[in-house]
Amino acid sequence: MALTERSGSHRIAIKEGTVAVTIRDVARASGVHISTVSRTFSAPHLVNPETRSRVLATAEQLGYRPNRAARALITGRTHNIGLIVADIANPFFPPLIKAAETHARRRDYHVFVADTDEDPIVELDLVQALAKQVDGILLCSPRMSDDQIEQVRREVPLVVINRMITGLPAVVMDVGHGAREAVRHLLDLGHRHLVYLAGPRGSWTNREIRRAAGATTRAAGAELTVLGPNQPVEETGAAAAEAVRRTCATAVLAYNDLMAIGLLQALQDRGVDVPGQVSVVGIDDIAYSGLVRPRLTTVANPTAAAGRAAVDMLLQQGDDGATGQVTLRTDLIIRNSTGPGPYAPAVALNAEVAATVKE
Amino acid sequence: MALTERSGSHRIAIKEGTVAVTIRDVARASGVHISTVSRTFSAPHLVNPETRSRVLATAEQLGYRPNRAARALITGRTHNIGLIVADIANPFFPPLIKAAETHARRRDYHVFVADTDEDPIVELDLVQALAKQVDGILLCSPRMSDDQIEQVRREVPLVVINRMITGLPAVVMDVGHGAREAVRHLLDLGHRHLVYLAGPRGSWTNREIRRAAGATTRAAGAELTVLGPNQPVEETGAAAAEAVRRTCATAVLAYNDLMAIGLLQALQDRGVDVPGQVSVVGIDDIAYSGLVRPRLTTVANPTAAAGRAAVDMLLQQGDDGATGQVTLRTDLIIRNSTGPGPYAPAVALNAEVAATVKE
DNA sequence: TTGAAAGCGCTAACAG
DNA sequence: CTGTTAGCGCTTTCAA
Repeated sequence: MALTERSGSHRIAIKEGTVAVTIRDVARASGVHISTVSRTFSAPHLVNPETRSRVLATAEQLGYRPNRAARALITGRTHNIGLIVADIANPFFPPLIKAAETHARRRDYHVFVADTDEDPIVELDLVQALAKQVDGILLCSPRMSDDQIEQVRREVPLVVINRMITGLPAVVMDVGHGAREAVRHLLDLGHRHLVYLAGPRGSWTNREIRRAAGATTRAAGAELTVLGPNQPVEETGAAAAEAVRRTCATAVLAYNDLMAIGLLQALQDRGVDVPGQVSVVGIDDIAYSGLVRPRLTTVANPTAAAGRAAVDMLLQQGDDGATGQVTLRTDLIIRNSTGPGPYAPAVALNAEVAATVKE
Repeated sequence: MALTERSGSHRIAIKEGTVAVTIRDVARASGVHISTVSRTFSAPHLVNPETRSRVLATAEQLGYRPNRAARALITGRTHNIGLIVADIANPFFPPLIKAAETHARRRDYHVFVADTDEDPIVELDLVQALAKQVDGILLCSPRMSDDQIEQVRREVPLVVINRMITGLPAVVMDVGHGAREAVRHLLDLGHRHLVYLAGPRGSWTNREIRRAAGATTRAAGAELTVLGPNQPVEETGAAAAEAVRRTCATAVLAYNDLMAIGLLQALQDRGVDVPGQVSVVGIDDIAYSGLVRPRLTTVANPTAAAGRAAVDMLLQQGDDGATGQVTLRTDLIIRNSTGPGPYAPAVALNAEVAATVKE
């Protein structure tokens, strides 16, 4: 580590060819005490306007930026947050990550992003490793047990996304509503026997969808066959094509778009017309969904809004102790993978459906 | 901020109900001086094995974790890195982010991820804001000018991905090679008039592809029409369908998969058979590419490997001053969006091509 | 092998 | 409004 003599004090070239300019340099250059410089940045109203602008000018000129880590050491606020997701590459997450990061930055927070690879042990470890470096953590679709989450929340403020745990601040999407809408759409089209292509076992979302779909079908006197549980990936959707055909159902609601797309294409590959013979509905409205043919009818989950809401909740937690639970609306987006079923009420409805199709 | 009396010293409950256990607590509990605790974690070989295990035990029991920010203040190493991308939601980036994060964590580094939304001003600001908090920054497909990059590299170690700047450590993918392979594949199939559907103006990658495609077609005495520049999104690909048809070309190489997919489906929507009448090749091999029908023939870019390589380069930069430039191999993946052209050498080749098709 | 002391860059009382 | 002082949690000389 190279030492550089300068202005009578020694300073460390922290990284190859990189010199850090500190509050002391600014103080010296502008002829004030370091605390005045400090105030200029963290409590400007306590500083004489003239002094302030002079300090600001020299700071600007020297390229000074307050060291957040040093500041954090004394204030206890790092102005960082952690965002932990199961799989960054899963198309469901990037929009959420993007929205959360942008929103956080607008509020002057930086975001650590980490990927657990669906492993609860990694997840726990990550939360603890990040705890000291952040003001709070956003836990997306956690795989940890409720107990573990309860435990770590004592080490660091938490907001959970996509899971309900009593007493814990959470942001969830109203997938129950979405599932009901989807099922109703299929029933309206004249389908009387549906399949729910289920998601992974421990998923809160999966339970919600299943319950809503079950209740709605039952209320209409129609039939619902549940196929699963399944890993929520394209392959299992494709692999389910055979089983779906065997049920003789004419419409399928899938746990997520990835599975719906897998199914969609496996059906087409074996000569089944979608939506002519079988209608398919997904959930999430990931970017892929509008790209496949036929375009996928799906339930749009407001992932970006969820990211922003979670950031807001986390940052407010400090102010008051309020720990609400937010439920965001979901919406059915009708595209081209759903069509009339065997009991379709003929013309009138078809026209209406055609009119609401979103291109 | 609540104050809690404990063990004769006052400690701050930094966050609602959260107490931080410090090196001092461990020292007191295990009856040694704080510097011994410090050594136990940062220079274990300097500590008596017995003392060490005693300290470790109490630390474990108290749930002590060293505060990285405090450590950074004195060592100058934060053990954090920054990862700046143009758009997290662009399907090209998530695999890279995931790989970089995982790789960095394995080496005990945490990763700040930030999204510039394609804005060079935001990008510059972000680099400077992050500079003090990280040991280095990974700049993916930067939109800043070379001069700006040269300037900020003096504030923080940098590794650039997807751009070559002399004297700056960089990781790039050999898209020239990929483009050559793709064009040769099309020529072999009997196409004599190709289109290059170009990317954005300032892109280094775009220039490389264009040059390689141009040279290869010329050498074969075939024709290449360049359409562009274009924004690298699905919509512009779709919008180009008309122009592509007007050229009477029978094969298209697109700047990226998003554009290729847009084109593919716009062609099909207007009754043009792919690959029957027009062959389409993309670049990147994003996850979507295997999902569309026909599956997209494309050039696979090793984004995950690029992320890992960049992390390695960044972390090595500290050790020696080595600032290499790494070029990663790209590979042509033949799927179903390419087929025989008007000058196809009939049977023999078709059989061979059929055999190499990747399902 | 351990302790004492200084100090990283900064903020936060408290005087003046 | 500004300077003085103490100290956040930790590492790192220097002595013992």
